[in-house]
Amino acid sequence: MTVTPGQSAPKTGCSNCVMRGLGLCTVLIDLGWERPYAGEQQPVAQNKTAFAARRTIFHQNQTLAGVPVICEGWATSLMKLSNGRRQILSIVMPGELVTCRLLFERQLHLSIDAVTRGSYRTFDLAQLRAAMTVSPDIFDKFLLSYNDERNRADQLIADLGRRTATGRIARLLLEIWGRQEKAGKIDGNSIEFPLRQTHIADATGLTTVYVSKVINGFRSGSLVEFSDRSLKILDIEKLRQLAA
Amino acid sequence: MTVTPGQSAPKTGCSNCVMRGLGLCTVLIDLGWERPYAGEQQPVAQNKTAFAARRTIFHQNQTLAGVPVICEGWATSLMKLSNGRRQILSIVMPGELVTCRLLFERQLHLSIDAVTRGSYRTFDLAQLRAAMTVSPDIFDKFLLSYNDERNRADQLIADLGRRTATGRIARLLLEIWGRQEKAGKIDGNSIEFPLRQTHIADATGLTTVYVSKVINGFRSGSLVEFSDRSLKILDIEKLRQLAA
DNA sequence: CGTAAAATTGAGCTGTCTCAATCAATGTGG
DNA sequence: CCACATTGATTGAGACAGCTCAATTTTACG
Repeated sequence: MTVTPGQSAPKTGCSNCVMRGLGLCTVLIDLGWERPYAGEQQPVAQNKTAFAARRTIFHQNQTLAGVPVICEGWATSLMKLSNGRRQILSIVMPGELVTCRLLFERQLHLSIDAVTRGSYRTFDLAQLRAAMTVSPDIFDKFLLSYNDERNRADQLIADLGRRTATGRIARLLLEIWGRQEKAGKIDGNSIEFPLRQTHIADATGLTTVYVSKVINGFRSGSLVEFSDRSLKILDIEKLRQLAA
Repeated sequence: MTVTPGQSAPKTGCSNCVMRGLGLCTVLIDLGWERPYAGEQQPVAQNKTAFAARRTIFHQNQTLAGVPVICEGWATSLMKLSNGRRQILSIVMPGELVTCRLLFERQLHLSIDAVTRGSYRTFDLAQLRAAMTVSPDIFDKFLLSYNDERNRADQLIADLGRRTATGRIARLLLEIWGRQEKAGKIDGNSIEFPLRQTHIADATGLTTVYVSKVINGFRSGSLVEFSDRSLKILDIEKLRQLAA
């Protein structure tokens, strides 16, 4: 049996999707794969766990009972090295799995740190896997997400290994821009951007001091503008050139 | 139906494993998951395609008909950037899938370059996926491999972002050492090591010139010894310290 | 409104790169 | 099986991207 969420049953939301019996409708909604029925209530925040800004939500090497999805707020997945340094592996935006790896493994090999305040919900691994077994489409969606994640990781490797500070930062901004765009979250020519320079530094393998200098370069070149936790890209072409 | 290759049918090799009908026995053998039956012939080299050293085997953005497994020889998966630089994402050793991503996606987003001469065999994606559907164990093995790959990618990100040249190189040597160890391929205290300094440079995001200097440092500190495409680790403890 | 977190700025330093030349090894064709 | 051609390794001198340290200012938030 094949179900295409948001296609075969667009009118009724998840109410008659195959996942219903599994209690997984909310997964799809939280993951942004299924819009709630127009007349329906937004899924209640029950089960949701709130987290404060800048807290570590899950610790490196922790074994998790389920698969967490960030519902609101931004987070990062990062590695904390023995030398005390930290490297951000990915930015986790609302509606995303913390790592797709957790679909196939219970142990977290990295740390999840909150950027902003927010909330997450944890889904049962067995149920998710059952869902994948039942519906090839669900399965494919998860695998696509996994491949996506992997793609970004590979990009990041190339960036860190072979690109200059300017290029790395430009690419980070563009990556986030692109993801927001894909999610239809562009407002005029600006997006929500709650990352602080510390995060940019940890994501690009640079120092906060140097990040500040590069970004001020961008600003004085009228490429970007930051204000109130949002980012406006003024000259996306030039930024793309720097990111090339 | 559950089959555990190499456990439930260890005596007969793959001859009565569930994959037989699918013609996939050789996959398991080539992947090192199944030993051929003692009395059996080694799987014939038919279907194998040879490649020369230093050649690009598959090109970035190529769409592949199947999933290639390296049978003999070493290769690298790498990204070639627009600025002409190259970054190695992973070292592919004999018996490994070129990338697990290809299990779920036909397009190659990176380039596969040979290190040594060798050969590969390509498996049909549909068949592999059928195999995964039939046997949860096969499925799990592939997913474990995928997670493994992912793990190394994450490590690499942390290395490139937050570790010094010495640390990166030490870790690369130890990673390869560890993988050979796992495969039971340690001979005395040395392993096969066909990588040239160019590869080490491209894998660690450094310059060949600097790699040479660091490695000579290791040599004069009596940590390692290179000879005839093999690596001997003389002081693994000290090397681990450098890699910390 | 006060305190903690974040950003900025400047001066000086260093790990790694570039360039360039030389030497060693490896492979190839005759 | 040798000689040449290619690829890889080494070495040194100089340059610079990005770092450290440290002080100051600005912003965020309970």
